[in-house]
Amino acid sequence: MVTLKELAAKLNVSVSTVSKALNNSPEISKETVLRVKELAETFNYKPNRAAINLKNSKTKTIGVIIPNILNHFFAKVLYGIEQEATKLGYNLITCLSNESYEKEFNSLELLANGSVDGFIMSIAEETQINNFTDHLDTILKQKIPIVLFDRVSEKVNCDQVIIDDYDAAYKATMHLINEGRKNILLINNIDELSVGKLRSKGYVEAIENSNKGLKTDILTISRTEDLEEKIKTYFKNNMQIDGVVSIDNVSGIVALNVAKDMNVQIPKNLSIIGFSSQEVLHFSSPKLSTVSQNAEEIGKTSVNLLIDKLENKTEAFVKKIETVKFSLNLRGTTF
Amino acid sequence: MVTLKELAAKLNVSVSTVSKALNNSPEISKETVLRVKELAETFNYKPNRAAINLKNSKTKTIGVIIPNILNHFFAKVLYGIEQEATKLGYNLITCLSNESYEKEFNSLELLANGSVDGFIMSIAEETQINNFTDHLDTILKQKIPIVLFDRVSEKVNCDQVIIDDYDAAYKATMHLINEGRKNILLINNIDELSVGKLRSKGYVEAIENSNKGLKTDILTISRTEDLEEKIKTYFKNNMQIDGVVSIDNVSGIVALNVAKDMNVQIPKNLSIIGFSSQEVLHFSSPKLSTVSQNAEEIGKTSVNLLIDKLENKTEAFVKKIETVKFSLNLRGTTF
DNA sequence: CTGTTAGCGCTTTCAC
DNA sequence: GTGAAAGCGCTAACAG
Repeated sequence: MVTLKELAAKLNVSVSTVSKALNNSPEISKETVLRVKELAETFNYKPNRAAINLKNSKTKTIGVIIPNILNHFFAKVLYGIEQEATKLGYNLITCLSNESYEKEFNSLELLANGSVDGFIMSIAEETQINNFTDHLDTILKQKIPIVLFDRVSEKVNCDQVIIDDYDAAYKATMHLINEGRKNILLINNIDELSVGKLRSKGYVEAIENSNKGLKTDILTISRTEDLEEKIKTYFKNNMQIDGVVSIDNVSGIVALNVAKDMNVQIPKNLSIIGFSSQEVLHFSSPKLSTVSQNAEEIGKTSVNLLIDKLENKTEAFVKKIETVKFSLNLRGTTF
Repeated sequence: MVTLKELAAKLNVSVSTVSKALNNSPEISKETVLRVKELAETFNYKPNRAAINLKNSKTKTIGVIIPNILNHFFAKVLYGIEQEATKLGYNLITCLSNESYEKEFNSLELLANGSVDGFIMSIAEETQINNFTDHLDTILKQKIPIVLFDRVSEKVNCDQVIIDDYDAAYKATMHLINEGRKNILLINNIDELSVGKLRSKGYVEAIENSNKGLKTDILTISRTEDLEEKIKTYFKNNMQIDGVVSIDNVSGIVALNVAKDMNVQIPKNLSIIGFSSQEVLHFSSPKLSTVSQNAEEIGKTSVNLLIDKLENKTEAFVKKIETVKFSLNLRGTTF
């Protein structure tokens, strides 16, 4: 890599002249600027990033910590983050916590030494179950901003971007009730997560508020259990079920396939609403009705929130914490 | 952030003493080492990354460029890359080219200034269609190593990690032939990509080599067309089809669902083999037979290849280019 | 055993 | 208009 020093030597000028010329300083004569730029071009000069970072004590880099990249929702949020960050001239250092507290902890530690200017993250399952937040506070104390999305924690005093999970599940359930469904099952595959609890609550309160004498019916499935098997068995033992609200990414599609294999007519005899993203929809037929999670928007909003904190640092301590809540739409083709 | 200087001041020793103590230099007395480390601990000292990068002219960071993170195959490769990189003490800067040559070009330019030590990437669709490789050569000329995976180019002189696509499609097709299928359709959704061409070739040659008078039958679908619609129409007009080889990530599952909706018995009257990853399998019932793409292994191997180049730099120019080819297994539950 | 010095590549004040 | 010098935080050769 060519350095300023080398360019300066070749041009018989000082390093500072070269630097100023490249930065269009008015101090330097038009002529010199031209000569310098020309040479820089031919030698394909690029300012050394590490030097600039050191000088500016900032990196224009965002640390992103994702619990599970194989989950389509997170992949899509990352997609949104990347779009917006690139647009605004930021790079991403991506870490995958793989739902482990230890990995999440290590990633934060590792990057909080001048590798990144701030973090965007969703909390690992293990972290959320144990309600650990000290590691986040440690980072915030170092004046490194964090934006939390989806899986958040009220204990942590930072910006948060979430969807209105309670509302989404409430509306989805109401939709089924208004269709005339009498036995609506909730399939809950993510009971330990904050979002899971909120969605459950939405379902329960919709059932209760409906005043039609409906009863809640919840099938909780843990990560280690066989989703398909569990659903199949439950359906067999509860043939009266005529509506399903699935609050995670995949169980809705599984339920749909299981029901079809049992020759249940969809949507005539069974109506299913899931939280899957649009992209997996061509894996089901008829198409599953879904609640859109606005994943891409969540990513973009997170970036904007973070960069705002970063670049208006003077206000950073004055500015209040924001919580952006997306409301959701029911989308679907078959209902 | 605390610096060495600050620690030194508090301890009334020189900066270099602190530095050496922290790095366990034998030059420093046990006593001093202890004092220094203790203070470093209480002030939560972390060496400034930018300074170290500048000093060492390396970053312990790998640039990863992925064409499309929403494609499950790439997500899984990234997963593998991240696992291995973390294990070996490297960070990832992730860029998404979004199948665009321009974005790919920019990402390379941007990071090739001391932001990363090397690249792991899969070529964007646009880049591959136009067979652009100059931008890669530019990077390699700067002695920054690149490892290409999956979508590779023979024109570029660097390490490559691929699966044996030809072989996989050949074997999958042969499998159907040996089952006694007479009218085997190839669904090709990725005709422009190197992997698509190789897989097509495998299919064609398997049909020809079978010596059973079979004919090739290829349904090419472009990105812009409606996959489901196209497949449905084709099936309707070609009811004799009794076997399908789907060479991309999703069309196998779509074909399976379409066939089921047409009341075709699977696998009795129609046998389908896809290249989907295991994870999407619970979206189909009966389970699609798939060719395993070893995505995670591809990621891990890429990291190892790159770090090998990076850390044995003396040999880098001697060491020959490696092409790692994974062979594939047919997996599935219904055959 | 500890300290001084130089330098990684760059920007920026201050002199000339 | 241009250059010298200092400094970002760190390491390492050399001196004491």
